[in-house]
Amino acid sequence: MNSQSEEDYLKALYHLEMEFDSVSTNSIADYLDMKPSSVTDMLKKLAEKKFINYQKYKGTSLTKKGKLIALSIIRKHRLWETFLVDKLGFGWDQVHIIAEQLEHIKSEELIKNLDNFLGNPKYDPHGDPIPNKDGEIEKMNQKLLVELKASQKGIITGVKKGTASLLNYLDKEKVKLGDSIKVIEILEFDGTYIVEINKRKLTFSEKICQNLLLETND
Amino acid sequence: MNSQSEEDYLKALYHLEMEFDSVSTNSIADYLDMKPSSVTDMLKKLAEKKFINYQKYKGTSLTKKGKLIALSIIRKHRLWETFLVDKLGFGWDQVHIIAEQLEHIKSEELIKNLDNFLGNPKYDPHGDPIPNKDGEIEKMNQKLLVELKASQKGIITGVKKGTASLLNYLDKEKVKLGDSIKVIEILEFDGTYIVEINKRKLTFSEKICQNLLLETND
DNA sequence: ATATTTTTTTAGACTAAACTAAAAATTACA
DNA sequence: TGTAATTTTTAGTTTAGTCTAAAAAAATAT
Repeated sequence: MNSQSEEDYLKALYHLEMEFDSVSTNSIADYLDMKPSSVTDMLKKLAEKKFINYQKYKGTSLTKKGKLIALSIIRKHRLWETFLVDKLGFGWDQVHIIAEQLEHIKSEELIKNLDNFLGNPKYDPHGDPIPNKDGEIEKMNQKLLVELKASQKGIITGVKKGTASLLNYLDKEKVKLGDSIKVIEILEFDGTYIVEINKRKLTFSEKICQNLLLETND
Repeated sequence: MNSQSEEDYLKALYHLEMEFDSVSTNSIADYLDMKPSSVTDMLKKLAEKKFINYQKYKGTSLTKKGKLIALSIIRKHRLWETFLVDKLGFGWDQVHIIAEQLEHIKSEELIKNLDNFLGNPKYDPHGDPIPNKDGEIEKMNQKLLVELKASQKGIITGVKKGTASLLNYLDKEKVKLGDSIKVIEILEFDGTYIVEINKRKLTFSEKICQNLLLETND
């Protein structure tokens, strides 16, 4: 059984590997708000357990084993976030801190049952994909709505950082994450998009289209 | 903020105080499966924080402050157990270990929302009362069905220790914890009870009546 | 190419929460 | 009541995970 701290490091490693192509001791320390010397200690331990590839001064990367654990934590985190928003009525911006705690609860059965209870969701309330029990994560082709041409389709998965208010707007328009969207027409003169969501026609300004994230299948 | 370990001790103290009138270092060690010397260390710490009254060699008791914390942990434990059984479909006998972990999650808001989501239950799946947010616990008049006379009423709150199979039986008969029960008639010659639950007449053997726990209001 | 700066690691210390072994206090009993 | 048994505490050790300060390695710049 891995400690909470080990799990936090593996998760951090995963996120950093996604975002950058090499992961340094300092970047981990920054991410986790710890001192580099503490990170070095933990990296040795994780290497010992074969969760990471690590050579002094040479940076680090997750092994297959380590990545699977990271993904299982992320799965739990995102399922719990979904629970908090869908069932307990939290706002999507309030759930992260609580899910950081819940993700460390140890019980396979619990997660299996929670997943079923939630209806086996594929995306969490922020639009991030939820890995399945084998750690497979839908590799999204994340795009902005503005990148689509007329007649193309996608699934709404989130909004860009710092555009919280857009989510509120979408909510008011009864548009939810996970909804399918299809581009009907793009107006030449101001870049306005006419789209169809849930069989309803909606009009989005160019600004909105630059901040709305979609998953596409091309 | 109190540590998980501190919370475990306070909860143990509460349960031991309920069951026995004086709580010794050894009894705590037994209950928590730890060495007495470890317990002494923690008692000093808890006394320092004014959670317990403690004098060397003289046993210990919870202060008001300590008892409130214990009750808040028990509240969380029982709400989570209710969630696991009512919503996730766990058996009442599978949930304790998971709830031991969940009870330490820190978020007032979470518990408030969970409580509402569950419909503000008053009893957990084992029939134990759930303290309210101020630590008030319904003092039940716990009785066995066999102690009731004809026409008396109660609420089914659980079964006696070691009679797991009875719960299964009740389940099959569509009798749930929290259901109201009324004694219609008691047969002289074998002590069989005819009772009414959910407007249905049911027949319980004397053995069943000796193991079925009720809350009554006398 | 060497000196300076930055990054990373090492060495040693700290804290919380457990432990073992031994000492001290209390309780039990003959 | 005095000795033996039991309970509790003390003293010192361990482990996990953090820290600071200093040393070592790598990267950068003149």
